Amino acid sequence: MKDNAKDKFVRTWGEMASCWGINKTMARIHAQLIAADAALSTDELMESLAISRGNANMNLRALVDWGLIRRVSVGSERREYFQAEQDIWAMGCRIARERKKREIEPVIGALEECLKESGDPKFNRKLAELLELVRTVDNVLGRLARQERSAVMPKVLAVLKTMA
Amino acid sequence: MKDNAKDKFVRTWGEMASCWGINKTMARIHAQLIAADAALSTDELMESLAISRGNANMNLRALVDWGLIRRVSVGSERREYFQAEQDIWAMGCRIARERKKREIEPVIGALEECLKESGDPKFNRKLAELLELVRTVDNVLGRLARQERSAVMPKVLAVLKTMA
DNA sequence: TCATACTTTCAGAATATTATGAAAGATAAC
DNA sequence: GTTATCTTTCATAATATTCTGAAAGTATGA
Repeated sequence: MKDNAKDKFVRTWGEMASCWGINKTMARIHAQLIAADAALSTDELMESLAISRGNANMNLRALVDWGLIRRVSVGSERREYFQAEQDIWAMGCRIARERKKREIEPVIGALEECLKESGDPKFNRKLAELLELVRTVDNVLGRLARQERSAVMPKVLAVLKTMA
Repeated sequence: MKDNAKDKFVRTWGEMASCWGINKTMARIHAQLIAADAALSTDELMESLAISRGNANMNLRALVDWGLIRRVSVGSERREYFQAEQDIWAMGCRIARERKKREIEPVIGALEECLKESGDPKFNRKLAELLELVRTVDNVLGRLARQERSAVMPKVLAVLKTMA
């Protein structure tokens, strides 16, 4: 019997990919690496996920870029291996940080420009409210991203209490 | 001079679409309706965004489905008009609620199944941590989605204080 | 009932995204 | 240097997503 639970996990993570803002194969590689006990090589990933070398390379690079996995050397081998960030909360922080940087910050800049250029007071009010909303999200993500590993959970729990 | 600020806003919102989990045209229609003072008809949107009737219809339906806009009648006219939710924070809550329902909840279910089926203790620990993370996000979104309009901001601000 | 005014559908077209794999580029050991 | 091993690139292919527009559907009222 193959390890169905891990396979199902890889599939699930792949389907949830769009939610994290990454593509499906990238998420499947990530999942495979999270589930693995040891670091895996490109060839191992190519085989287990049935993807081409180019595809594997591209997505591994993107994952490294996001800070979700890292390259590791194994012994004296020439080959590169990859390992997922093992601390799940740190992973969450990474995702928060990247999405803030890639998606939220540019929008704030653009909305600020709109606000500067618009002369219509009604529209300005709407823009200002939108900006407030987006800035708040930005702020929350920014603070999350800066947290130390163990500090996150208690704070989030405290927050939840205040929200009945 | 055309209203450049509004046009820029429509473009910006369209580009940020993937971040909200909706498609570009859907976001542009949404932006147009946010920026508009009055409700707009399908034909007005088709013209100003240069899109086909089918496309407009499809995306308007999706926006209604998300609860981001609603159909309104204007006077005794036969034609339907559309209007964006005017309260920006309510809009944010809607988005939170829909994404929770569409994306987070199914993942929680799937991860729970993985956990049930897996016999590997190491993997189980990782799954449990992931579940905790995803459930926390779910929890936060759920509470946000249930808030009354004016109640959201103070609470979020209070939260931010606790996070230094 | 028919004509009118509008909405919805959906097969096919257009576009955008992702994947392939062979070739070129590295790097290390000899 | 040369060979062997591994990585990266990129033109092309495959796939997935989104859009179009004409035809079919629906409601209204004369």
